[in-house]
Amino acid sequence: MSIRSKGRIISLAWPDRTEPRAKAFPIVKRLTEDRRGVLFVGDNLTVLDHLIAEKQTGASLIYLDPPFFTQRAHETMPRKGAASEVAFSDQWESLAHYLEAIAARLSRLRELLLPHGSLVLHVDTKTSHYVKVLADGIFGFDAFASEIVWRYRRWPSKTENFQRVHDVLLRYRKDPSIAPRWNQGYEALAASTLKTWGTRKQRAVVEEGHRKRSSSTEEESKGVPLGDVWDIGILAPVSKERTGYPSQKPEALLERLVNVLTDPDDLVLDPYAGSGTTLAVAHRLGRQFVGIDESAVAIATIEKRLAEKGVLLTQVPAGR
Amino acid sequence: MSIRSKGRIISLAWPDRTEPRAKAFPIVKRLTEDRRGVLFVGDNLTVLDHLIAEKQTGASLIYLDPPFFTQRAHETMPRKGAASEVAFSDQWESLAHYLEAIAARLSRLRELLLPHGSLVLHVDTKTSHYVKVLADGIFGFDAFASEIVWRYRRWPSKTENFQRVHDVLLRYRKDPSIAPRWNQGYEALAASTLKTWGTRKQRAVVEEGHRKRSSSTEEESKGVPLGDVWDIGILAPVSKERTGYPSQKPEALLERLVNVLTDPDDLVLDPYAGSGTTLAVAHRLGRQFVGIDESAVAIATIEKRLAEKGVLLTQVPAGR
DNA sequence: TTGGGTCATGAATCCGGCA
DNA sequence: TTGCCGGATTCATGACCCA
Repeated sequence: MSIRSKGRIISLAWPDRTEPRAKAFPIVKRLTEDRRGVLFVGDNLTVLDHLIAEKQTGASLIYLDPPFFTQRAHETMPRKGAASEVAFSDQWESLAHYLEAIAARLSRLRELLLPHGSLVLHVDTKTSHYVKVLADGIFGFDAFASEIVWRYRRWPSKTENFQRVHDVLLRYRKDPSIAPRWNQGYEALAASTLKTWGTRKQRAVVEEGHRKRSSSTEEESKGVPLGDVWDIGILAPVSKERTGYPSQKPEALLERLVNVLTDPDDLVLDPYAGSGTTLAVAHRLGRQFVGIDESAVAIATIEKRLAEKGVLLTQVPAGR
Repeated sequence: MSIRSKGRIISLAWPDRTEPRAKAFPIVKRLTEDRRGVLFVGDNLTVLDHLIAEKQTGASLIYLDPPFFTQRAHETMPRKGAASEVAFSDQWESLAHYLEAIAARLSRLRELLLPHGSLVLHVDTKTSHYVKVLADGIFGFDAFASEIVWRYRRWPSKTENFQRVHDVLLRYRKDPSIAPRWNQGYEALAASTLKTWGTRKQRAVVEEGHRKRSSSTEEESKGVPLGDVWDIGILAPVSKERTGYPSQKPEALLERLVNVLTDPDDLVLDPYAGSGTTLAVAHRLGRQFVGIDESAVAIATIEKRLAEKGVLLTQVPAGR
């Protein structure tokens, strides 16, 4: 199956499509003591071009949680009294400008991905469809691997609509013809299965070419292979994990991605590092990491978060 | 928020876009004895144009489960011995042709929707994104109401990917400025909530402008307002509900949609009636229904299914 | 309670057109 | 003729839900 069949290429189109320009900030680079973690301060477009030019080793996993096109400025939520400040702006002239910005990042990120690597793109349910069509154009329709649904629970609002309780993560592979990094994950068996079969593996019995019956075996089942709908709670407002940075994602979500899609010592890249969840999880699980963010609030949050784990970042000249 | 901001309209584009032509089958119309249910045999494009021309009363709910662009012919699965036959073909020259066909149906269906009505479009996770961009163009970005995730459980396959265990349903409203048909649905409270609070309703307590604590009230909770991720089992292979028609959807799925989005006596329209799940549920819940299908196998399946509920269809001249 | 029967899977294999 | 490529077919699969 190909979207190019019969030469009819389907793409998103809008008038006056332009290439976004990187902000002219200078890049600042910070490095952990063991040199296994890097944090860049600056426009990620500039930094990505810098990384490509420097021919840095590629990443096994790129996770990005870009702004969601909410047309709002997002503020921090400090624990006590302290004034909130703008963490990042998510205001755009138009959806077209937003898509142009995302597309520019994606095409750079693809270059930084190892052949066995995955890119996971966290998107909003209102815009995911536009982003997917765009990303299909950059990675190829066949490089699309999964639409992962992150289902969470939250305080319900009073609206005449089905409560929105999920986000979408799109996974792409750099090269679908190459075996991917893959450490199979499992989740608990369904209640109905447990009732009938217990935790033993079932075995299909085939007679005369037809499936006749199942029987349970001695072997303990590891559970059911991980699906593409993940039930993971959002961070409780009083959770110890909370940094006060808006749009913070739970570590459990990143943990799954890192465990399944990378091996120890692999490199994890997050170009919208935000509160630093990706970096913290990568470090905890023994992976190398590269984070990028242009927001001073984000950088301060990340440094504090990593420092609490005993990881100190020191400034080095960019280009090392 | 609008995709038209600053006059930059984003759309799907492909070369040589054409308007599909309806098949030249004659329409056959069948009517239930109480005249509250109608079944059309023929190309749904022809039938929809016919319905628009006849200025039939509009629908409160349109549900459609079109082919998924699997590029396969789907066959029936008869219970015992009997030979299987092709129920419907899902083979297309290209994704572009597929999208052209869907777009043509959607624009007609929109005309048949009452102002308070909803259209729910069942799509595949590989093509949903293209279809959503297309449908946004027909209904308007602001008419999009929900991306509903139908999560099911099935036999796992051995693949280095997250198992696909969900389908997507896109809900659009005819007119987002008008109050929709809405009968709030509920689901069971989460296990963690039950443990802490039991089944009593919680009430937020606000003091001095700050949220202080919650307290449980006397009132019994109806549960959590229905979200947009639905955990509904697929039909078991040995289920009594099974008709043998491929791609049959569980009645529980349609029940939710019909209960929430329509009132009794409202009209439910399904232009890809298939095994007749929508019609059967609409009838059982006291709604009027219009079904359309071009497959003789589908029509036979529907007539048998309805007959088992004591609903007989008799042929009448089209146009009544 | 126990066991049957399957899957709009996904991988492996086959096959036919083309160079 | 033969080898390659891609589409189409078939084959192994094991947890799920209902009777």
